Amino acid sequence: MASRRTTPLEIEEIEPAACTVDLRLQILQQLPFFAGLAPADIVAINEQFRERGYRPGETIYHSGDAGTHLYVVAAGQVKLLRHTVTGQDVLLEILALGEFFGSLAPLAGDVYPETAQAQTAVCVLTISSDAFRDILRVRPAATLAVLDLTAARLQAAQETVRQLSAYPVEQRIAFTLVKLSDKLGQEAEVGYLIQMPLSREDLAQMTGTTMESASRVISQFQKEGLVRSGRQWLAVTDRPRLEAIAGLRPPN
Amino acid sequence: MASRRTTPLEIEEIEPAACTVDLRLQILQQLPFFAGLAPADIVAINEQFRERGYRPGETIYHSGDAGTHLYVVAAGQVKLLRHTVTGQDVLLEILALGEFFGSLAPLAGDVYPETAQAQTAVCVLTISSDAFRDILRVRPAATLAVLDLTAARLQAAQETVRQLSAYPVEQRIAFTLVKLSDKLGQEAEVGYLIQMPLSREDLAQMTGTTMESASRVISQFQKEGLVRSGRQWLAVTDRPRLEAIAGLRPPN
DNA sequence: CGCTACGTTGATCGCACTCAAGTATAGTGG
DNA sequence: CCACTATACTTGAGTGCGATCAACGTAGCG
Repeated sequence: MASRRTTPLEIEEIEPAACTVDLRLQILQQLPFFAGLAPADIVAINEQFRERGYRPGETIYHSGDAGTHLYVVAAGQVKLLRHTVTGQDVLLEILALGEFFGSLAPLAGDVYPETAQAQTAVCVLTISSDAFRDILRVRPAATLAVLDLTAARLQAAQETVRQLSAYPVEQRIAFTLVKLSDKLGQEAEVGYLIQMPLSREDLAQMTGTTMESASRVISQFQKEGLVRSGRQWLAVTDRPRLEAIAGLRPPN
Repeated sequence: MASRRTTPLEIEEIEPAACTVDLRLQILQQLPFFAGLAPADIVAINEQFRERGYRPGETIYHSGDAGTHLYVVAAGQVKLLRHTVTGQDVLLEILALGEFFGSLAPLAGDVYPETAQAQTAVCVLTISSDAFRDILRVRPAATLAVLDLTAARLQAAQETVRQLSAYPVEQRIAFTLVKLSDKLGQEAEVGYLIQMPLSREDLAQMTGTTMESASRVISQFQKEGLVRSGRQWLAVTDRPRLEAIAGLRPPN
């Protein structure tokens, strides 16, 4: 009676074609920081990038590796993690199409402070940090755009600091779910589905708690009809109330 | 037998002369992002800045105010705070000479997400965000320098996220003390003194804990000879062991 | 169809928060 | 110069949120 697959996620197959040269051009010119550049300019920049594919769970670079390259997500999702001495991981960000990560800094001897790992099948475009800086040096508008994106991420990180400092687990998870559904959500039969494999462990690492606590909170949310969830997936079904718990709107 | 004042801090008087035009020029040309500019350029930029003084505890801008200006610390220290619905404040950063804060973004309708407050007597240089962006737009090297500073602050914020997610209060306080002594420490009779009024409350707000817990940890550290401390001041006396507790070196 | 990884739920424990009372410091005014 | 007061700090007792430890379900793949 039940179908073989119950996951509502659309699982993308790894298509080697996803990183063709043609598609690279299209992606690059749609990047927030290269928008508005002349087509010839884009072509020249494109030649400096190389593409690479990763399978789900594969490590793109590891915390402590020499930080020599900058990456742009061309397909799939990438997660950035910091490790702790106790083996616990902290999930800092999940990056989707068009977002960059890696090293901007040219300082020799610098290392990546975080690990980048493919959350799904992933295709990235990569360039050496030096080459990227050379591109920016003669394109002030692009540099300003990168600055704006970095400043926005700083704000987001500081918001996370506030939440970890002051709010209980339930509220932090509600907040994270709202933000994830903004970024990756799409209408589906089960509700507003977060289009990404998302485990209780992932959620725990994003909110500074344990898998067990995350599971209890999600179970509670589900009982109250705020979300629907299964193995590695979650859909928001009552966003207003979730926002209220997250502190994003008055409880009403 | 005891002297009238026991505070080892050098308390700076508010000198209105601290923000004279001459000194402004000197400060501006030493800024990381204006370093290397021609003197005439600096003079032109200087004219776009206005100076302002604040008394200790005074608010420079409040979270939620329209974010129209960028600020540079010319004297004293400024703290950036986020508030919570429960009245608890979270201290994100303490800024010293030459560091910037406020709004880089030009987006109309944007507001400051944090409050900026004078920790000591403070002098700041201020410029409209638009004017600052105009300066950057024609000086790519300066824009890159601002980007590097912002990226470094993002890394620091993400490190704080990791600590709040995974480490106990004692370790977070030890880490914060090490970083503060790096930034503001100077040799003194009592040890390596953090040259800034620093209350237990400040420390608690920096590390996501309560005043009482911070007090207990500092008392413990003092008993073990790691620090010396009094009302609103603290000096590091055993940095290696403090670093070990902070997780910055093997326990040995 | 069985194996593996993910998820759930229960019981217990402990770190840090809360509430509370008391002490010490450093300005202030007499 | 010293009592007075405000504010910072300390310390104790009790509590609770969330971590830990443990056992058991269950989905999905090979």
